[in-house]
Amino acid sequence: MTEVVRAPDRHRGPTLKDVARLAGVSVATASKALNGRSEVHPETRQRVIDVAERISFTPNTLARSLLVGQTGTVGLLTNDLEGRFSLPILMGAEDAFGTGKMSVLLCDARGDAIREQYHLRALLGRRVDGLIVVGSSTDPRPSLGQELPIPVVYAYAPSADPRDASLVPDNVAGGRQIVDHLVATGRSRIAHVSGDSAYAAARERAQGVTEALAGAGLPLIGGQTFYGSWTEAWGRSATHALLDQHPDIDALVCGSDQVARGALEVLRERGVKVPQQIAVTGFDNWEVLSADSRPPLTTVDMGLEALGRLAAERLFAAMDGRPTAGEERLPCRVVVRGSTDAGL
Amino acid sequence: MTEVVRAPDRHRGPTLKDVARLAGVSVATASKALNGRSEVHPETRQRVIDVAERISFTPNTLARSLLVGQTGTVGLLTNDLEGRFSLPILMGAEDAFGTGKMSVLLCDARGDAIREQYHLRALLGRRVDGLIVVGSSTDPRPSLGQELPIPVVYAYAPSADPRDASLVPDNVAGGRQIVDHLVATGRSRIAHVSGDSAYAAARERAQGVTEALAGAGLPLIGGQTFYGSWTEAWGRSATHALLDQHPDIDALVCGSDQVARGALEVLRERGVKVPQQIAVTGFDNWEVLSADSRPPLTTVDMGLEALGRLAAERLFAAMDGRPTAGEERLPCRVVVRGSTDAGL
DNA sequence: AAACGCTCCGAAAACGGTTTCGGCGAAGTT
DNA sequence: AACTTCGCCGAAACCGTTTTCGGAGCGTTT
Repeated sequence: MTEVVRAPDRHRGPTLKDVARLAGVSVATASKALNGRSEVHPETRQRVIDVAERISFTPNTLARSLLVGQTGTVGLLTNDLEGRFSLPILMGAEDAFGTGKMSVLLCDARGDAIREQYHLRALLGRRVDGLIVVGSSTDPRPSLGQELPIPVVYAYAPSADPRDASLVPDNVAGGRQIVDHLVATGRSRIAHVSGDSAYAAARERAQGVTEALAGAGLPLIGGQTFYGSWTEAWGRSATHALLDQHPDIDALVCGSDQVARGALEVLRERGVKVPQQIAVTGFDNWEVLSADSRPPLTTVDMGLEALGRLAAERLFAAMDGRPTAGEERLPCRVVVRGSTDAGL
Repeated sequence: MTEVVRAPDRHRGPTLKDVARLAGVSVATASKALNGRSEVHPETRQRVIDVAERISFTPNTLARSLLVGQTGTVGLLTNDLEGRFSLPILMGAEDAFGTGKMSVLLCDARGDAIREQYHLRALLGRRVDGLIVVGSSTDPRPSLGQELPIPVVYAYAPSADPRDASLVPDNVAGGRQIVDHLVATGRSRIAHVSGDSAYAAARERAQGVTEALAGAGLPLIGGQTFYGSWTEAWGRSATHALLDQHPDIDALVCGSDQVARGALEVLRERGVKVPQQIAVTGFDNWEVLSADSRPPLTTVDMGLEALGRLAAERLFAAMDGRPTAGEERLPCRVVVRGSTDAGL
């Protein structure tokens, strides 16, 4: 009559029952001994611990989760694993979680809503305690809905629904900060070459640039932001055109480090000294591009790891019954290098 | 007498019991209905399905896992989440898994053995069905040991223990391939500037370069591989030195795309035409560096996503009772761009 | 009318832990 | 000597699901 159900092949490791049997106690006592509860004689406890160690007993987290209703796992739903934005966020989150005893279940939806829905169900089925959704651009994305049984935090790409909690870098402030830096170091004839205007990030940064210039009473040389694509090639051609029409600029704000690299190359080619004649700035602080160029690029760091950590903290708070809502904008940081400061 | 144990606060979602009650059947029947088993009347089945849909029932995977002894989860233990090598591998693995119903539990040990051990225990406790360990360089790393209850596959960084299954890119062949390409396109005076010689990758690639040159009966100009660091700065200074001493080279094989970018910049500065006078090659096919340079870089792609996919497949095979062992070297692929072919 | 086969359903065991609560000695109290 | 107190331990419920196996109901055959 016993053993009606039996997984046929699978080798299972030692269980608490085995520990209990070998230590000559009940499973209840074994459990209490291993979990440091008080109602166990020290000697008995040691015996249990020794046995557990000896047979290398590893408690089955699943069983515990099933009972207590929490898994100690969070889902990380990303939309571009290859992108350079998800990664630091993921690291920051892993960091914040790792110190405790949370694990991260990673899913990549690749921008496909169907796949996203599929992964969502999988995560829900695995009873994750919370969810971080990270997008590939700062453009708002559809909400996962308000009906989910677990808290959700959106990182980098905010949710379109203001009832959700979203964390995004403050691109507008970033644009302002970089212009403030240039103005503070004596530049006054500033132009702005950015990337693809379809990206909210490009428009937001341009807005910041415009605001800061207006605040300083300075003109935007060229009269507009020159949008193009997030490539070195665009940076090169835009810089050529700009220099032809406005040879008197003394600073060039670029929408990304890639664009700035293109600009740097053309300026060098045309014999323009950076930063003496023209200062150049990037955006993103993508180190492989910005740290080792000639001269190294002054750029804006969006602090994505901090954003990831904060996302984890917001999630913790929500799981703890203290949810937040709305879009939270995190400050950027200007990283000053040689392209704006001859001393570096 | 009922409800002795009760999780106090946690809101639990609808369970199979709820579905069964609302559909007027037993849990056994409800389970069978939802899982498409045959011994259920079509009408009953539909009723159950409708109820499940209506109350948005999500089966608790944990309970199932506990019973059948498999979780449908694999652990991904990485050592540099920020590095550019882990990511494609992770994507490839996620890809291979995602099609089925596997989930990925991600841990970043950051090169710290303690943290690695800690994460390993967490993964074991969560009863992952298998483990992929991905390192940050192709240097061998210590084995996790043979005593683990689940199969392990090492990716990118091989295990030092030959009994383990390891998957690495074939750097030696990559070095050979790039030289073969140069020789085939008419180059004969070839020099090699690489990165940090402490990396196995640098030494292996150099070995391939040397072998291929010897095979073609050609000398390595300069008489040696010039090791330095994986930076543009090193690429620049090495190229200057090389041109001063050997102005007659017609090809420069670089150990990475970063080094190649530095070389490209110096060649342009010194008025040397690439590829007409000197061909330049990189390694890694890091697109942000190689695809948009002037000219675009011919480079070697290590096929890391394929490596990740294969790691997943090897893991599946092992979980299925067909383990592999030893170090498997995966082929690289030369990506031809303008820096070696004037037509591009 | 009895025997049989078939379809559909439900009781119950099982997975591996945690927690509650009652029991049992031994020591202390009166 | 009887009663209380206290420390330590174990039986059993419980989490949510799957699977087995017996049984009920019903139609068909001899």
